[in-house]
Amino acid sequence: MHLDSCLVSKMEKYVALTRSEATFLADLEKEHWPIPAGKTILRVGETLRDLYVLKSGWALVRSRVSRGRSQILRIYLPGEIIGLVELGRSEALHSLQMHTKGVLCPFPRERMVDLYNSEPRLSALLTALGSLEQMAMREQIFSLSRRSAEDRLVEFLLSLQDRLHVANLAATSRFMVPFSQAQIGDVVGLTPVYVNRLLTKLRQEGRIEIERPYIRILDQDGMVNQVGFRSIYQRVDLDWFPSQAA
Amino acid sequence: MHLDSCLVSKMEKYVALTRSEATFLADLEKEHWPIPAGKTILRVGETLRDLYVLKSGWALVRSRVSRGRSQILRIYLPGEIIGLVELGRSEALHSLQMHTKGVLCPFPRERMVDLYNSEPRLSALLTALGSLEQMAMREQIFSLSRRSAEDRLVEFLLSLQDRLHVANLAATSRFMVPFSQAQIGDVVGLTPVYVNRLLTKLRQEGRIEIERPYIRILDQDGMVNQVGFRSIYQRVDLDWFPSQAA
DNA sequence: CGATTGATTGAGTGTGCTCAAGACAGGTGG
DNA sequence: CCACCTGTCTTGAGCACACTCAATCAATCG
Repeated sequence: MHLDSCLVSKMEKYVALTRSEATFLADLEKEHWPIPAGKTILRVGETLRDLYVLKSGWALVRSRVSRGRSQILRIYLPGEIIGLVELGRSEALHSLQMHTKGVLCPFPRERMVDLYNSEPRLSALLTALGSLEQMAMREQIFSLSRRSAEDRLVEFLLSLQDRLHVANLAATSRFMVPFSQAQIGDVVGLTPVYVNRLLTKLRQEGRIEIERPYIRILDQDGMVNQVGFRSIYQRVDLDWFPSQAA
Repeated sequence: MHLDSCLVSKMEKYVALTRSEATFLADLEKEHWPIPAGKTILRVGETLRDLYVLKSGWALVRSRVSRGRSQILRIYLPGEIIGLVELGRSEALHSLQMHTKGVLCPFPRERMVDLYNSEPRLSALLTALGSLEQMAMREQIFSLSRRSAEDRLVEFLLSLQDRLHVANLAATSRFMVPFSQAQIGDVVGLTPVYVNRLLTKLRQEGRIEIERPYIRILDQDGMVNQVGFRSIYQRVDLDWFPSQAA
């Protein structure tokens, strides 16, 4: 199966798709919509009419501002579906914007109806992937409330590296972190000043190497050990759902 | 439709169920399994073979301990399905325990296959409810990283009240909070001592009333305003999924 | 009854924040 | 080519919110 669909290739990493399933997914990427960096897709209170496949570029979900800063709640990478979380409510609680320039492939909510009606196994796969996200969010909640600032920063680097790895976007220990230090602070819940102090400290200790916008992790084992990092997105267990003949 | 099923009555609050859907859900509660308070259902690393309908009592998801305390990641109330988040992975990342005594109704994972195969609209409803949970978790992430301790505590009280309201478990402004102050700290990410100081402060300011295990909110408007609280679980928008004839 | 668990209060501390100033790079217009 | 932006990184000094440690009190239970 070799369709030009980042969604299909992402899903195929998790399970073998039937012909029908693959064409259904590939079909979602029919329409292409190039977006400039920084463009806001959805504001708080608005309705997200369509869903999107993020074909290229990075997208961000942000909270409203509080004490002068907003929180980055979710980083979307190429191959992911945007808008699933907004399915349950018509007014958005959080805003959505492109972080880099990229391409969105919009498809109407009604396609989800078709999905549930005709592709039960794909529906279950989406649910299972959603459950992985919830696990990741639980880890983030744990991290924010129980970890030191340094541990939070280390975990951010490790989990971003891990996600880029799964998405085939990181070669080895070096990967792209297209964020200013202030934005990193918006992810891990720290001030720009303190992010800088911690990054400087990690660099001086020889644990990371910074060549913007790239970061290389030099002390992988030590860092994994320090925060007890566990990869979440590496694979999904869908063994409880019997695979169907094509 | 009046079956003795807390799951059905919960779902009926969101959408009108067909006969087939209601019986499917009610069927999940066939088996009853009474559990004592404090009993651990699932340990980190173990596999959750069955899913459960929580028929009565409260259940908790906890993280591993860090710096002497663990984080409460999720509070399950009667009528909710336990184990959906664990569907995507065989080894649990977080532990699960009964907080009060209660009754679990176990059903095997394979019933989820039947659900997806024969009840597409119910599957979509579960997905939509899962999306509400993700919204709530995003709010919690925002809360933990950007709010003051007092605001976090206030938001915890408001959101618990709101959830109990939706579940018909809170009459008015007074509702049950069956947690020690240390456990409240485990939810909002504070130490027991500081939870005590804040609760005392709120009480002295005449904004809440404490009669363990109940709390009454006296300054509802002020508190809602203080943290910008927005109810998440009041309703679900499933208008994009056409209702089927029974 | 002690024993245990939870609430309460005091005193002192530290992690991460605030405020502020300066360095540096890239981009723009004159 | 320079002057002048603006955004980002960097570093210093001081501060405060929430934590730690500790002791006392109240309530429940075996």
